[in-house]
Amino acid sequence: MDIQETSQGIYRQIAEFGIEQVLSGVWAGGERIPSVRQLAAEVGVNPNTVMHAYDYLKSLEIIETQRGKGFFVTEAGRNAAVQLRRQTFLEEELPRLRKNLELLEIDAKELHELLFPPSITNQL
Amino acid sequence: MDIQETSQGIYRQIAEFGIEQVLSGVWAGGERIPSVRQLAAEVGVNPNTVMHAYDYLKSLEIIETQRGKGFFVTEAGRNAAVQLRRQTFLEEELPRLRKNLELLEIDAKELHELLFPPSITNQL
Amino acid sequence: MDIQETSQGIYRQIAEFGIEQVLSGVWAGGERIPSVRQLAAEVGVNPNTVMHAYDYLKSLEIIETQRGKGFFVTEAGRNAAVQLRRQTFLEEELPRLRKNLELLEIDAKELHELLFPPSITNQL
Amino acid sequence: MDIQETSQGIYRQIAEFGIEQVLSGVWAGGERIPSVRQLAAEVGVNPNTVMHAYDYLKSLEIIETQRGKGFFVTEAGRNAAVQLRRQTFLEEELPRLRKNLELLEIDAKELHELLFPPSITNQL
DNA sequence: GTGGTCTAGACCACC
DNA sequence: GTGGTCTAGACCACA
Repeated sequence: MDIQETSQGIYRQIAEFGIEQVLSGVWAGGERIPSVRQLAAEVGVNPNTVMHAYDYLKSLEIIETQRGKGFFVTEAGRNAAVQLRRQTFLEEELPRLRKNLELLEIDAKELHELLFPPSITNQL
Repeated sequence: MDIQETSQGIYRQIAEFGIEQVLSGVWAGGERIPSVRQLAAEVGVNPNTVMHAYDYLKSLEIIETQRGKGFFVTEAGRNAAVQLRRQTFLEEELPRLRKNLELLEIDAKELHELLFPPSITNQL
Repeated sequence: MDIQETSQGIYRQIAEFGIEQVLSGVWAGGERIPSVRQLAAEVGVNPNTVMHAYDYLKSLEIIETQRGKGFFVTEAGRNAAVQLRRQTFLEEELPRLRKNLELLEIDAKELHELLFPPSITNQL
Repeated sequence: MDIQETSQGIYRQIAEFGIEQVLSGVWAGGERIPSVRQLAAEVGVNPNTVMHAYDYLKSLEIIETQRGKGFFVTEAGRNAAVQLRRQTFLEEELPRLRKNLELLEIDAKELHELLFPPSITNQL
């Protein structure tokens, strides 16, 4: 077995948060996102840390910068975010899911019922 | 957003490993499992850390100790392991999976194809 | 006319230096490059600044990292560096050159002679 | 490697702009050039900065002042500008160009094609 | 020893 | 106000 430090790092968590904001459309293409200082204050971390996260998202071309004005989601930002997230989904989440299904002896049918329960609320 | 320390204590990772050994049947009910020192040597950690993990598994009644003889999987061990893993599966993995499916716009059909690809190997 | 701050930033200068080392083959593919602290001491800047530069080169996939061991030039590093440098050459140096040739009334023949002078040393 | 402050003083950029105006003939010998205040307003800088630039051009004998009338390009102004620009071209641009050609492995023939592309527009 | 992250605080340019 | 860079120093994990 592999023992590894799984700590994610604050700036990485902030970046993931940003990616999800873009994926969910809360931060839409072309729109301005919270300023470095603002988000830093909200989250309670050093502005440099948020800057690191934004820098990372900028290198992924999900956001871009306009000097003196702020950070903005790129037009192709959502697309880039989907590509990125989909890849980690295929490489990490899917194998882990397969393993759990096998260990817990959950088949396709049961998984489907767990994911999309025919709940009472849906019948209203 | 929440910033959280995601570092998984090493002992916890070892415990998860043990649970998976039980689930997969490698460590069967009533059987003796590797000694603390043995597993510590294999994994490359301090014996105290493995002891901590075994303590944890013992508190979950998945393994038990027999003075002077070692640690053994309890008769009801696999059952307990399944309950535990199933719970964390429902509470953690499933919600995360739902969220990703929604964000990545993957529907039930596509998920099924990703999980059970109609590959050549399956046709053997 | 445009007035702009042309200051290049230390980390960017260090990154450019690194790119030239890779282009010239001083830092060859697969080889280890100076450690962050080492280069920082040589250049006389804060290690964080060198880290920033290396981080930038890493995002360009010119170098890669091996935890606890150091930074290494990627196998495709030189190629990536050439692509990058060639682009800025075409977009920045070439237009400036054209402008100067026009203003100074230097034609293709004269430029060729300036670039590749039939010097005495070459005749030895 | 050397770390250097590459920031080009604004007055220097304005002076370069003036030199190019003279070289291109927009500001011809003997003619009056824009007043300090006028150019300052156009460019959006402090009049003192433009004054600094004009002072610099005067010391190069490219322009001269006529009390109460304004600044004028000297008769030998274009010549002086050519000398100056040619010198910096030989001392700065040419070496940098040689270095890039070598690093990017661009030979004389390829450079010629990049500088004078046989485009459709040239055939008109 | 190596990379890597985070904080605190300073200073700059752009708007 | 905004982004952006740099320093100083601390602490961690990996080898």
